Amino acid sequence: MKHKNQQQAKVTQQLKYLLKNIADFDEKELEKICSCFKFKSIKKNTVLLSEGEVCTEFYYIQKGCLRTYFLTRLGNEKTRFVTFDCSIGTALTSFISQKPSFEFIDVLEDTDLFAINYTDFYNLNKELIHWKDFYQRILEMAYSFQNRSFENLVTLTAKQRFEQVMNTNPILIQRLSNKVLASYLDITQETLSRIKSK
Amino acid sequence: MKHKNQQQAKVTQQLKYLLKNIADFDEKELEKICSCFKFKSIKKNTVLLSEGEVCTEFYYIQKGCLRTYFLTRLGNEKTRFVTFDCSIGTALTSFISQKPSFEFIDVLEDTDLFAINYTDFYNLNKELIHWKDFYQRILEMAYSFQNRSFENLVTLTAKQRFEQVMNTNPILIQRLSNKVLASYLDITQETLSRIKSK
DNA sequence: GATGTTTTTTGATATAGATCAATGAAAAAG
DNA sequence: CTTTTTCATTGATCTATATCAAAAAACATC
Repeated sequence: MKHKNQQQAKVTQQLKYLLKNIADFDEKELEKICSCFKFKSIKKNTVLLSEGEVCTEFYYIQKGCLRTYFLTRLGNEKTRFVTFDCSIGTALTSFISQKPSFEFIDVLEDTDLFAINYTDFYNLNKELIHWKDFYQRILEMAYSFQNRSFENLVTLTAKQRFEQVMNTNPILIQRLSNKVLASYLDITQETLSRIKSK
Repeated sequence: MKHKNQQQAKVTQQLKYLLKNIADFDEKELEKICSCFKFKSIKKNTVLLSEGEVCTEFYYIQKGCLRTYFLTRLGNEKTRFVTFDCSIGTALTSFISQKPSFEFIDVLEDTDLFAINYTDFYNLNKELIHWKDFYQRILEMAYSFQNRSFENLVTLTAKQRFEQVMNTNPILIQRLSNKVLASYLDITQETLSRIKSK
């Protein structure tokens, strides 16, 4: 147990570091915020959120990998967002609205993460002005990222999208299965396989 | 001139109404905010923002129509967002980052609008907690809208996307040219014409 | 209100990437 | 370790939508 506590303390330091990088928190605020985050260790292939459920948690991933995706009518997965070590994520649309999600969240590698629930998140938003700044920054980044993804999807060919990820975010190619990478690039596995083999 | 002032006063009322609907402003705050918005009357087909320019304004459209779009490598327009009467808009990615925009903004009908510049917007964000709430709400809505658009694009056929707009936002079909509507649906004019004729 | 410009319609053809199918490789389960 | 399931590769074919082209309609301009 002592070992585990030490480990969590270290992770809390990393979380504080991330928070401080995004907004101007003081130590007291950081303590308060960290006390809202609960540690969870989750096995590979666990589904954290299914379609139709309300997303009530916001995650800081200490180590591992988490993705959001949705299904088409034909049952094809479309991966929207992948988060690795020392980063944050959730199914934002459902988290914002507290309505049933059309997106899934699953865990692609054994993952250690910290979760804050919606109520605590919302209370921090009422109580701490710096949390408002933090959340504002998160929303701005999420919007801009999505805007860029959309542009890439409609302006680039499958091959160009692959090369774009290769150049800007090669970790996706290294750590994701072809199946997941293909769904992130909005192409089939077969097409990805053909692109890679050239 | 008196006539014009009366008109502007009326529009200010509408702007206040919109603001109050989004965040919990008091009358004093509304006055302060409205004093930052400058009235502009803009002729159809004016380009408000070109690719490469930094977007420094955020708009409330009183009457008329404004859209954001970008160009593909081949010079095809891709419309991302259309705003009509009594609503707000800007090229959000560039406005957020204050970096050169890849999106254009143009005016599709003779338009009366109110503009607030980035500096004033940012100062309000520092000074008024309710403005933070307002901006947070805007970002949440913009993210969720974009998320939904993306889902529609990758899960629906051209025809289904047309029908979806027909059912949820028919004003787009009524007020936009086929050319613009096609670029909003991410199809060619020819394809839209064929869809409509069935 | 005639003339040039831009949009819309319709048809013929092309193509990127999907789907289907079959085989081999890897990972998970027992 | 062996079996089963899932994933990756390769080839053949298909399809939704783009592109090209040319006429008709609508709009803007002199």
